[in-house]
Amino acid sequence: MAKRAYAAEDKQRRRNAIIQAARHLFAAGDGDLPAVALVADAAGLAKGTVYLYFRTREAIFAEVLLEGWSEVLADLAVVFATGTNSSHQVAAFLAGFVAYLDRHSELLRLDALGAGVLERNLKPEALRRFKHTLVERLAAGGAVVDHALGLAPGRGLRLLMRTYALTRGLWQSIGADQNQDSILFQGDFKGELAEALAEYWRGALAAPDA
Amino acid sequence: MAKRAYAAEDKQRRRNAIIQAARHLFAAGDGDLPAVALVADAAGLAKGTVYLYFRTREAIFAEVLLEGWSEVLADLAVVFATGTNSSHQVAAFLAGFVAYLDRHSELLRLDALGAGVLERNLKPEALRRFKHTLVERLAAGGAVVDHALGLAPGRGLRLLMRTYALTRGLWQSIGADQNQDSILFQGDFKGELAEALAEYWRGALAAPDA
Amino acid sequence: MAKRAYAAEDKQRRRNAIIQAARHLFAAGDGDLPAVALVADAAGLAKGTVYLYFRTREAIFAEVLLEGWSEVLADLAVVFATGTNSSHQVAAFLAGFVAYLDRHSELLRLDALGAGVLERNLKPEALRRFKHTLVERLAAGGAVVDHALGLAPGRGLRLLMRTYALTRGLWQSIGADQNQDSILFQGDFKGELAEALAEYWRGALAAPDA
Amino acid sequence: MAKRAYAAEDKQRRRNAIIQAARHLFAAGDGDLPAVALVADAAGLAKGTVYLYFRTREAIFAEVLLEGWSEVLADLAVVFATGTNSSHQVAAFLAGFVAYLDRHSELLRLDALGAGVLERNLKPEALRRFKHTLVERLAAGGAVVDHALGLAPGRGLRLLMRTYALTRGLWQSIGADQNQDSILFQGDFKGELAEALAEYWRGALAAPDA
DNA sequence: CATGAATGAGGTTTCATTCAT
DNA sequence: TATGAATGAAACCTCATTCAT
Repeated sequence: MAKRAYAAEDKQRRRNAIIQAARHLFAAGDGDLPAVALVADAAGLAKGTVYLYFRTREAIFAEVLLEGWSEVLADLAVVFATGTNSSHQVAAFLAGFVAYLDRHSELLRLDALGAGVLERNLKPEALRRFKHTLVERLAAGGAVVDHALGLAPGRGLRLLMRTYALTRGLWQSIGADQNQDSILFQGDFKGELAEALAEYWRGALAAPDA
Repeated sequence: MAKRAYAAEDKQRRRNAIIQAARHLFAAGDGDLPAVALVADAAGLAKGTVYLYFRTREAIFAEVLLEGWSEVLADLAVVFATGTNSSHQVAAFLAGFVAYLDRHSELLRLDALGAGVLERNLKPEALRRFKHTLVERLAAGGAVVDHALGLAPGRGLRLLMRTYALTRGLWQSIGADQNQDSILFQGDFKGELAEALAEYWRGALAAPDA
Repeated sequence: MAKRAYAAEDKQRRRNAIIQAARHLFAAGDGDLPAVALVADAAGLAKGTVYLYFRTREAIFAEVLLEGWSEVLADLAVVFATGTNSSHQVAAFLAGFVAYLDRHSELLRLDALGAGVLERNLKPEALRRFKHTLVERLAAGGAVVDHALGLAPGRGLRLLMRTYALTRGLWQSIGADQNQDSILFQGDFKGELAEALAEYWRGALAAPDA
Repeated sequence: MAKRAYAAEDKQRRRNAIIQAARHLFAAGDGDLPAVALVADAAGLAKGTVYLYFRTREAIFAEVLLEGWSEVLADLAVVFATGTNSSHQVAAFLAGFVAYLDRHSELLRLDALGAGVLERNLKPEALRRFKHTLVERLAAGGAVVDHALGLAPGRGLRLLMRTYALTRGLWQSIGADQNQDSILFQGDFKGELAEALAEYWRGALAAPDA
């Protein structure tokens, strides 16, 4: 029996342990959401204990996603706080973004599942909370962008949302491919993504309504 | 017992009946892939018969998707064959694209499922065939674009692929939302999509490496 | 794989095989409803196959109950058709009734479960059907009684219903006891039941409103 | 944290609070035994505390039942101590009995559960104790009846036991029915019970061996 | 070709009970 | 005594797919 987490702080730690266990299992796995029993094992807990911290299996993985995307966005502030040349900042952000995802392809794999699985198995209210939190973090990042590039308020959020959309869409179209014999891309998801994002941001910042 | 389809033509007709039944059921349904028994019923066939025409349930819906996206792409040729002003052609294409999807949201709903479900339950070879066919059709459309806009060969395909990616990503992020109380978009998926695509194409066509 | 039951007659046979398997398992068991997997095994079928014949586990056992009580009631007609002396007929019926239940205590055990379990796990509509069928058979028996004893129509049904009620209530109160060290009855459920029923019928038939 | 109950009297009070909470929750509920967590909450205690007073959940509800039936029996003494006319006394007792149950249908609902659930989940020893206590109280009532009606010792106990049996059996057969569209009783459980009990007592008291 | 009966894997979640604090 | 965190058993039913008829 695992040590009991009475203090709020201990509970938070335990909650995190579950999330990390889930993330690692998913990263190592075959693409399905790992069974709760496995997550519990990996976290050194009993199955039932996991359900003290998360209402459903999907809730665990929603948290994994949230954490992943938040991590990406955290770099934003650093990048845009540095230097003053807009196009350099954007380029640096995109480079970092692409590199992060290249290192953490499990995030995109999980995100792709999310579209179909999380959305369908999360209780509506939990789904709402998840989306709300994600938008909130995007909005925070958007504000940084707004400020750095001198955009109208809310504009940065849209840029980031569309960056996110293009990324996940591209991954599902070509990145998820195990068999990199595609006539098109030969597995170079990273390069494709970089190019597509560069094009999008160029267009967005050149826009008359930008 | 349904009449037996001996002639190749009859078989094709029956195959189509199944696809249409599946499409309608999905459009009317709650977002899950309809059970094979339902599709069979709706097509006036027995469950086993469906499996004479499709190896798996997912194969049916892959076909539905293929048909949908092909339909969108078919407009391409018409639009780009008309008029000579590039930016007008692009605008017209995008307008048509967005309008089509607005009329056929089931296509995007199914596409979103596809990301998670089809990819996981289609036999690898069937998945390959599906993607290959889709790319083929995108490539055909891309060739039209290349020619109309005087782009380097293969460039149009990329534009279309990214258009597709941005579209599906955006749908998953904001379009699928039932609860349009989002602080962001208030349910205006159509407008969002139009704006995002316009930005992307502007950037792509302005690109030095375009 | 079990032979396939195409003909309606074969299906009925298979359905019966399931019911019998369930009955025997319950009779031999510890008092819980056997798992469907066990019933299926005992019937030489796969789990899923059982669900082609019954919508829920409880539906199987409702049928077992129905069959048991119907069997008891079937004797009625024979007994009341024989002889002309009312009190002898009644005595003979009660004796047969008690003897049957003594031989088939699993029926009372299952009935006692039924009160709590079936009623709670059967889908409402199935529950209604079950009760309706049971009353129907009681009513048929009641008509026989009415005729034999010259009672007002519907009176026999009431007598039988109360006989049933007294029987199940008595079983639950004293018959179910494994530990027959009761200060009261020392395990003589049979005798207790016989006496109680005799008292009830005597009172009912002596009633001014009989 | 609830105040600690050191004195025996305080403990008894707390024990009672739990029983009352359980009774009210059951009466208000949907027919299932309320979860221990709910009972604890309603009693203003933590889950674990409840287990200081009762070994199992079922033990709580066994106590609720005991209390209910004891209450009914308590009227006995009053009724049979009053007046001298036997048949009036019996009629008065039965009228009071039926009326009490009509006011407290939760008692019969719980009793019906008891048949299946309590008997199966109470530890054998607790079950024995429960039954023993119940019989004890019935016996006390029986003695009153014996004396008032001049019956042989132990006869009153039997009458009460069978009254109890007929009552619970009848409830399970017709009283529990939500859908009072039965062809038989149209929801008049009270009337049915009164009539059945009158018949039984008439027969029992008329019996040659009474 | 068409049918539909048979198969069987698959995994979540609840909640009574225990026991460390 | 009181608390509440941790445990883990338990079994249902669906439905995609197969294959005997």
